[in-house]
Amino acid sequence: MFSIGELSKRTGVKIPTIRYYEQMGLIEAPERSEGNQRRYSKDGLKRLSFIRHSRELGFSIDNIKGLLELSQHPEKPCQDAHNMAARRLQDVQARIAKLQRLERELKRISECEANTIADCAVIETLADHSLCEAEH
Amino acid sequence: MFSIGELSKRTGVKIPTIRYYEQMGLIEAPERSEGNQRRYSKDGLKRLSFIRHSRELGFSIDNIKGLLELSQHPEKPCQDAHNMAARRLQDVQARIAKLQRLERELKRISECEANTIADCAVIETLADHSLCEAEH
DNA sequence: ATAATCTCTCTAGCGGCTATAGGTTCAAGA
DNA sequence: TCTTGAACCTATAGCCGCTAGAGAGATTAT
Repeated sequence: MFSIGELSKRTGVKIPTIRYYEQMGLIEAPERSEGNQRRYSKDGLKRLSFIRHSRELGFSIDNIKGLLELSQHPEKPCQDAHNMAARRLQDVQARIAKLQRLERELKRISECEANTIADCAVIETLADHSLCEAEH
Repeated sequence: MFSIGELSKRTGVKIPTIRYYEQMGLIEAPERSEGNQRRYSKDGLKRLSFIRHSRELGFSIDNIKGLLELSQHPEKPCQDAHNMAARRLQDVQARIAKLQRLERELKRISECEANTIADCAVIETLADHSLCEAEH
């Protein structure tokens, strides 16, 4: 049995965030001390770790609800979990591609060695999209 | 002189977003028609295009305020603009790196060919961070 | 007993929009 | 000129995933 502060330290999830997850229904309301403070068990710790790791991988709160649901039913098929991971992967790959286009663009305009705004490629490019080398 | 709808079409910025930018002080309040509707000039168009392009490159509203400020003073040195672009580039690169770590992780766990949750690498990995190959 | 530190609930704020409601204005056709 | 329908107006609330603050109560160590 540990306090919310303990749980926070052990999982790296901030206290208000834990309460927020409770509100969102990701973790169930834990037992309370006589003075109404939250008291968590090992199970609570496991569940929060699961959530934290899922968030790190970028799953949404809603996704995580589903994944937690699934994890409670070990006998069921795991197609759903695979689909979620696959969609997540696609999303991540799309974002990487987009950021790489930005990176190229930013690199290009950062090479400017002008001294005044009038000649500065940064400002000039921002003002005129047609100066970009590619779509982004 | 064109309406907000026209401006929206020409820049690809949605109407409520244009009004939002006005509220945020990114674009100045334009003239109005007799019936109180916004009427924009070519200047307004230029400015909004600048903003849109900057947003596409990921600059924050605050950054953009600064960049717009700079763009109004062609005679001034452009060190500030360079710094902003450089910081933005760093940020983008950091995000790419992070997403690439996620990508590797998601790929790895997506390779699971189990049929039930009990054996599923997706769920298992989420539940146990120590199964990850690297930090992320 | 007291002080220091947690913890409680409730509410509001962040960024960058987006959506909705309920009303007004504009432009084109009859 | 009148009518219709699209476009526009303001104001307010909601989205996500937290985070911060106020003001009060609980717990722990000395």
